[in-house]
Amino acid sequence: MESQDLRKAGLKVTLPRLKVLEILETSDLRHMSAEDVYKALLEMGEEIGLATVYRVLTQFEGAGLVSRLSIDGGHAVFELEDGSHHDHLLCVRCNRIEEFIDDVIEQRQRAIAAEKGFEMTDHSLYIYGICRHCQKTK
Amino acid sequence: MESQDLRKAGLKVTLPRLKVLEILETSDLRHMSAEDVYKALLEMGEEIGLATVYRVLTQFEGAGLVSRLSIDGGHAVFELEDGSHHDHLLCVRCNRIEEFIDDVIEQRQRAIAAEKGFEMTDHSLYIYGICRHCQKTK
DNA sequence: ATATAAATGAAAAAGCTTCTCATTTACACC
DNA sequence: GGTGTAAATGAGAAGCTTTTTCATTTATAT
Ligand SMILES: [Mn+2]
Ligand SMILES: [Mn+2]
Ligand SMILES: [Zn+2]
Ligand SMILES: [Zn+2]
Repeated sequence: MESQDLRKAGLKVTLPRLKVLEILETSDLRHMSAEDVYKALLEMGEEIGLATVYRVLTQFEGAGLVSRLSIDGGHAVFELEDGSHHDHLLCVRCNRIEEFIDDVIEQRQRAIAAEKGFEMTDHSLYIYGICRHCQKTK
Repeated sequence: MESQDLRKAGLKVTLPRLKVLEILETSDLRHMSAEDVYKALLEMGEEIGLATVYRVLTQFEGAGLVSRLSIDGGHAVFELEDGSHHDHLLCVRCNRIEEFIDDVIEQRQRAIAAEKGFEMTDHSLYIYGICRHCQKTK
């Protein structure tokens, strides 16, 4: 019954929106590209256009329902917003994504912005590396 | 006489390479997109193709002569490499870029990678905000 | 000077994302 | 339950940055 979430966000309750939300909620993947969502919809038998998936994800972002990560090298991935900020570790071999929060870093960032006279609006932090799993694989 | 830098990097000494290097060294802008470099070359009277600018910048990156920042939202900017790692603050209004280093953050990043079993290869940190100048402008 | 591997320019292609516009749909109101 | 209207959708075109292709030019070793 997430129609309420959509109404609250000022969005009409439509099938594409409900289905995209459903995919995000039920997929094993916590971080999905628009293409991932699109393919999941097809597998589910829903013929929703890729342009609509992009539109809906962007609207969800605007409504605070999802957040967008802009990964190095072009494409974006989306994840359901749960209110808690966190940053990401990315495996350069297998693209695995792990999450972390570090209060020390968060605090230092605020201090740096203040030092430089910036009114901080956002930040993005990615740690790239080779994950445990891929280190074994050679 | 930076022909030596090119030879050392295993690159032939060509006019496009010398001129791109010259632009990077003499421009007021410390951070330049490929397009910025391309336009600066045109203003200088050098008709060097944009594809060549991209190629040369990418080779310079490989050779460690420049580093590439992948700014949120697509396009990259390049800066001459001076051996010292630093991160960036970006003004969302005027695109001004400021630099900083924070040893506490650097150290926390290494600790987080270790905790998660990642062999860290790189990281990218951008603080977005409104710079001092733009805060006045409203 | 000559040969050859590398570099260049111009245009096409790639890859992701947004836009256009004709058609369909949600929902407020009678 | 119908109706009207603004909003949403689908399909394809277009946009943007960056890379690739390939014919031609150039740097450098001999
Ligand atoms: Mn996440
Ligand atoms: Mn810099
Ligand atoms: Zn991995
Ligand atoms: Zn500014």
